[in-house]
Amino acid sequence: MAPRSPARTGRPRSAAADAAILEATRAALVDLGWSKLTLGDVATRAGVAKTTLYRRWAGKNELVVDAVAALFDELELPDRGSLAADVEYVVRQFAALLDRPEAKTALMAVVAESTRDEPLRARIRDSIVDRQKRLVLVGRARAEARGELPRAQGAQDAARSADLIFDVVAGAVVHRMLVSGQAVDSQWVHGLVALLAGGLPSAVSPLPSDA
Amino acid sequence: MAPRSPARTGRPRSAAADAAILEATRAALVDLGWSKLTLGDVATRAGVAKTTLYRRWAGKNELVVDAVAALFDELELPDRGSLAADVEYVVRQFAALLDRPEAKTALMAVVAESTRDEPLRARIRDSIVDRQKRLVLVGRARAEARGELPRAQGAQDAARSADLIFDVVAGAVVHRMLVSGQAVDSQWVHGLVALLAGGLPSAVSPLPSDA
DNA sequence: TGCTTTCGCTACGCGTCGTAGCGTAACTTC
DNA sequence: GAAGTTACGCTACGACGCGTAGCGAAAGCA
Repeated sequence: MAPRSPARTGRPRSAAADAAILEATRAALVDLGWSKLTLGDVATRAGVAKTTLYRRWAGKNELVVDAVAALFDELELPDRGSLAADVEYVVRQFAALLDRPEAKTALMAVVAESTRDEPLRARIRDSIVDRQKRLVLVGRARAEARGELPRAQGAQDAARSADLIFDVVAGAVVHRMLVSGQAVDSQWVHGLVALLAGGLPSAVSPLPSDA
Repeated sequence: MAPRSPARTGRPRSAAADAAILEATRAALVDLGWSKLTLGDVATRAGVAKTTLYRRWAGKNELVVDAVAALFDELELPDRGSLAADVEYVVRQFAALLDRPEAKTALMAVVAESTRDEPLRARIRDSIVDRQKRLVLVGRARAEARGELPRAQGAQDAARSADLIFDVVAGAVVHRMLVSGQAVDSQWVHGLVALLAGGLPSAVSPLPSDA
């Protein structure tokens, strides 16, 4: 690969500045939220000149995507023993991430912007969405190995069903927290797991396990 | 009630101006998108003074919510004969709504803003979210009457499961279209309906009805 | 005929944007 | 070590949208 073929001489860009800018962006998101965040303020917080910031990012959208994408590095899916437990784990993990004020205010905003900016959409997909979708693939492979789910017939069907599951699970969590504005508590998570396991009838009448 | 007790004399506000402003807002959303929309431009398009606009709406957020909320007036749920058909109908209807450029760019943006603005969240809930949720209640009541779903035991459980279903269905559609950026086509809708009917196993291995 | 409120218009201070220009710092190559 | 190249900090700038104030005129009530 040739990721850095142009410009191999001269003073290199400061990696410390990159880290400081992204950290300052997250801090500014917490303090000000998306709409009141200004690049001048971020530059001041990071201790760099505003021009330095503009040399590396085209604008607010790209900067915030990169700043928030780092939060998704910690996503993982250890084997919890069953499909239901795996689903519950990943849902709680995603909910905890969305509970952070910097993620809450930024994610929806950049997605909204991406509806009119195809390169931005691609950036979000590469650095955020695909990283989440990987967890679905891992969980589904495990469930197949356990015999909890039938093996997909063909790579195309496998990809389609994975996309569907991803949109349903991630979409439900996002909608619950940001649109309905309610907490992802145990009761809700168990209801969602029941729905995924057995469909609507299972969700409407949950097992009478808890009083 | 006393909705208009203050100010009952003097020149009344022009209802035509209200309609023109909201229509101009939707047109501006189509042309410019959320981020580049300016109130001055909306005022010019509507043929009113900028000050008139500010006398009626506190800012961009509130104006856009009202402008987009009107799109949700046409939502309805005729009896399609079965739970699956009702779900498919409402999903397609919501997807068609989200396909409009003015809705696409505005809905996510105002939801993002609402994470740091509680009154705005309440306005969104009253004028948009609750209007969607009503369809879920209608569809569930019909399914119960048909015997497709067990009757909810207690009003609290009924409300909880309705909220869950709403977040799953609406969240899935929104996530599919705006985050994954893919179309809500027949294949996807049928997969979602299968998942809601029978859970993940049904979604992974769809009925071999189509070649 | 007054009284009250809204309307269109103009003008303003404020803050952010994104860029240009400069001198300096850091690193590579010869 | 010297020359060349690129990044950096700093300052300054025009452009633009924001949200408000003040005015005279218009439209409806008493």
